[in-house]
Amino acid sequence: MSYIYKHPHPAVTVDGVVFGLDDADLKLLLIQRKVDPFKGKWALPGGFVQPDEDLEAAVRRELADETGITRLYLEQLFSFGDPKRDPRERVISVAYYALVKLADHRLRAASDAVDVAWFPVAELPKLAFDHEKIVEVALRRLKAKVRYEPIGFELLPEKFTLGELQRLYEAVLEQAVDKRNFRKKILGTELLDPLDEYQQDVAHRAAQYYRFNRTRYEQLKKRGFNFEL
Amino acid sequence: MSYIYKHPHPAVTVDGVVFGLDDADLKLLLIQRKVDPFKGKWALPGGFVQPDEDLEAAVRRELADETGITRLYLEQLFSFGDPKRDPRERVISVAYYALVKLADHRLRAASDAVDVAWFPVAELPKLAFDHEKIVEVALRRLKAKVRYEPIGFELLPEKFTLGELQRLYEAVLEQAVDKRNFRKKILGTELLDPLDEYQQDVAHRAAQYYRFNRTRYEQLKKRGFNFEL
DNA sequence: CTAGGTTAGTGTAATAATGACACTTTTAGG
DNA sequence: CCTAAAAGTGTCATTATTACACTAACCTAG
Repeated sequence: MSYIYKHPHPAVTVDGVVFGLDDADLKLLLIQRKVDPFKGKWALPGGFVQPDEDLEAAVRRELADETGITRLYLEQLFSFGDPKRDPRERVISVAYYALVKLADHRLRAASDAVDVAWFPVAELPKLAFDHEKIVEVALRRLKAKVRYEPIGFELLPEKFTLGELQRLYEAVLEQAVDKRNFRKKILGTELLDPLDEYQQDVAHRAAQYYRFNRTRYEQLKKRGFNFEL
Repeated sequence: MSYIYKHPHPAVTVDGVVFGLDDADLKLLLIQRKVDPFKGKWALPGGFVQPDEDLEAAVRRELADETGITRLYLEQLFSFGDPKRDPRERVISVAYYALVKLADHRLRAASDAVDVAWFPVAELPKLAFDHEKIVEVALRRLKAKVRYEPIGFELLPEKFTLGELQRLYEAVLEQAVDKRNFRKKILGTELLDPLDEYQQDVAHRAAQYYRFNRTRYEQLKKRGFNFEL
């Protein structure tokens, strides 16, 4: 079976830059290619867009197939169209970035003989295609976005301590944050509900757990409120 | 001549959302379609990406061909991939938005029998395809961006008065701005060089002209300076 | 030639946001 | 019971933001 067009059509793929937070380490999900080109190299999960499939649906399908990850925050990043970015044929890739609660997906075994692994973003291997560039753009976007939208919570479990939240911001922004000022500000937004729950069996004072109140955020946003950190 | 692929390939187009500033009116450049589908309807300038053409090059070519506009600030906006967005076949469009100095392109005649016109963004006609959605996304992006990057200057001529600059911000943001606070802030950035030139033949006190110092902006940005308005 | 219309240009004071900074509390483990 | 490790907490100085009203300059119309 083949497909015939009057004009040349590029192939279109989607690629996913999936971030997860492992304690104080920001990690990136990669797969190891088992076919040429770039056989054996690490790459972003992704693949061809199907004829009647929305772009976002395509990323979700590819991520589920290749990595088993299903519940995630997803946002379109950028489209990469350098005519030479794929050695086979003209391929335009629409890249998405995603945030997942890594705890939910920890040690998820690779689906079908494809190697999947989390890498700390500071220690990435060489990547296939122009995927290093894509990751760079994604990191820049994440750093910017995390400051004016409360998307960081997508990386944390439902319940988290303020310390965990602070370490998240420090990991993403790659800079230390003053503890008192951080707490003052984040609690000042009124977006965090304190729970009647505390850490257990920790070798130091037990921290209180909090939960992000998404409903309240949507309400406040409608009234012109602006998250900023 | 025809093109044959083993797998189905969508068509890929680029579309340009071109903004210009006409006194205190933000305007959008549209073309009138002369073929089906949507024959006679107004639409964004754009067209198919050529096999060996970079995405940005494709928008520049289409804009030059269809509207005669050549010098502009261009930035990728978003890729639209709804499988049903084009009634003919699957078409994925990579949209860009652009800012032009409208004074340089005023009354530019349509190139080859295609009708081209500037519309105030508040009074747009019905548009072809999903172009209304694309415009909406572009407007949102422009509003956001103009506050943290000095891109507004791309809409003004080289020399401008502070009044013109303020009206630009008021037009884009759709809200009034306090004159004294605006001046304090914009002059405080040190990004504007005052010229020894004043308006002529105006029926009121003549305003001083200023120029945006792009070089200084690049320098300051390297040192971590953040434009914000 | 003057009165009216129109935009340019200017400063201050009250309020809010930011950033720097250090000690006590709690818990587990040795 | 001592130590290590992270949690939790407040103040003050500095800086940024907002609100606000008059005079200056120039053209036009009468």
